[in-house]
Amino acid sequence: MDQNGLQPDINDLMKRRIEELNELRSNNFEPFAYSYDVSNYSQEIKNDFEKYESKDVSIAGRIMAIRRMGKASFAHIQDQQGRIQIYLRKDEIGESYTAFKLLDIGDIIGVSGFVFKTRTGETSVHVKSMTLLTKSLRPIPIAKEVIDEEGNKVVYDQFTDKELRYRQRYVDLIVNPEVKDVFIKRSRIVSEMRAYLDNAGYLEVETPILQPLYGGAAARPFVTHHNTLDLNYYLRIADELYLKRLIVGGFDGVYEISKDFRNEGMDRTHNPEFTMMELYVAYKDYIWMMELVENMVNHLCKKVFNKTEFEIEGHAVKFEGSWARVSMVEEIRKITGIDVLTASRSEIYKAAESHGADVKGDESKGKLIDELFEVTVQPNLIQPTFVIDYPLEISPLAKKHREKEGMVERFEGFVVGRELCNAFSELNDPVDQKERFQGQSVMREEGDEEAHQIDNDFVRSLEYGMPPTAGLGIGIDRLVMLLTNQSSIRDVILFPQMKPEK
RNA sequence: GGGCGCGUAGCUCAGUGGUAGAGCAUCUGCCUUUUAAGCAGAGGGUCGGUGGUUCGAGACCACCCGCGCUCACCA
Repeated sequence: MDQNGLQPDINDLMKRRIEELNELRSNNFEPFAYSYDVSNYSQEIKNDFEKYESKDVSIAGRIMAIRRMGKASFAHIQDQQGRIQIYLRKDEIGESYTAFKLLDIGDIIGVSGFVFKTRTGETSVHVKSMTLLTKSLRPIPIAKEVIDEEGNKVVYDQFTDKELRYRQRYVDLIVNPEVKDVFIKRSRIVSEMRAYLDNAGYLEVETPILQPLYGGAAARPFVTHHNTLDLNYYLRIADELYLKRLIVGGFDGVYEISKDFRNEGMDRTHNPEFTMMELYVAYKDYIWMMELVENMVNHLCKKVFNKTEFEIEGHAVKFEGSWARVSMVEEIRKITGIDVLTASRSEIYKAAESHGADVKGDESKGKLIDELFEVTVQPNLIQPTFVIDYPLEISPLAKKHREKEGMVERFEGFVVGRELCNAFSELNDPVDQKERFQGQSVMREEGDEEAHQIDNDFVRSLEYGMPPTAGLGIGIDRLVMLLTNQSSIRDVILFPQMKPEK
């Protein structure tokens, strides 16, 4: 803070605004008002001009453009819904016009007046009274918008600096309206998902974020510390093991929409904290779960977007009806000619390497199959597709396949080559689960930091008996990326993780 | 961590070794239906930092810092 009580990066533009603020105060215009009665939003007036024409309205918002013409002025103010033009005349609003001269782009005002159209046909509010609500001391990046002859919106000098946009998302939201749209969509996707699951009778629950053991996924955790207990805790990497305990406890359907935390790299598709929906339903298997995914995603598309066909990375993608269901083993065989069930580990390694997978050679056979799949099959999965049945080694929480040796009953959903969800028939045999954990334990000792920890309490819960259960995980951020056609996870997270400033 | 790129006014950007620039924003004056309003004028810079090459560096070189994209790891 400097002597003016502001952040130290004050400049001449801000000094000028402080002078204006003082001048407003000395003329009895309070620059930080307490409330304002709003009767309408900008878009409802513009969308329904006939209804509002000549009627009085009160609107409030941020000044985004000013055109002063001596004793009259036009301005655009932006509220939650968009922008609308206002018209002010000195002979009608008197002293307020003097105050208006001291206002800047970025200030927040409330106006009341009647609705009219200008000569050039723009719906506007003819102001009869104006109230300053908040004086803005820091200039916002000015972008000018204009509608060209073909009706397209053209933006000049758009605020584009990605770092500043993410760090100061509040500014991004003010000046880039399409950003706001994405987050409104995100919010609606989550609430419609919740509505769908609630309507199906599943119970939304909350499980611990701070966990003494972490589990449910292969990932490295964040570590934190409890002072009184003097113990390290982990931030959860998944909800799975706690939610399945609840199935043991007698809830037949539970879900949680939660933040998970993984201590790994950050890039276009990874943020250290991210939002996951996990669902577990008793007495069901993974085949049943595929239908749920189809129906739920279809529901979201219709409710939030009012359509089921999306343009994603240049592909027309349809979220309708049954998705294709393909066998992982079969798809790999089609492309590489290799039957991973009968092939040796070294054959799969060679194939993975020759198809461009970055394998070191110390991977398990299951991991190599997964690698081979990722480089050969996954990129071709454009339309929504379920890939079915995975190697047992890479799925320590999934139930052994009822027919296929060495495989588990698991599927992942893919769209335009990206993974959308992961699900399985849950492993409920406590002896098998214990053995799988022990296998993971060996991998940990061999240096695999992402191998699962043994969770004896979870095994104990299975010993009491967990009904057959289908489980599902959907990465909410990635789902939103898909449906809003955003290529970076940072564009669907309001405050993406950034290095600290300076 | 590797590769590529970027860093110049509040914002968006020019500036390829010779006086630091433009548009918008800001300020002054004029302007009562304008709309990237207009007209006339003005102010605003540690050219990311440090060192080097050079008579002379915003530019060239080295190193550092910050950021973006991308590859690897991962969901």
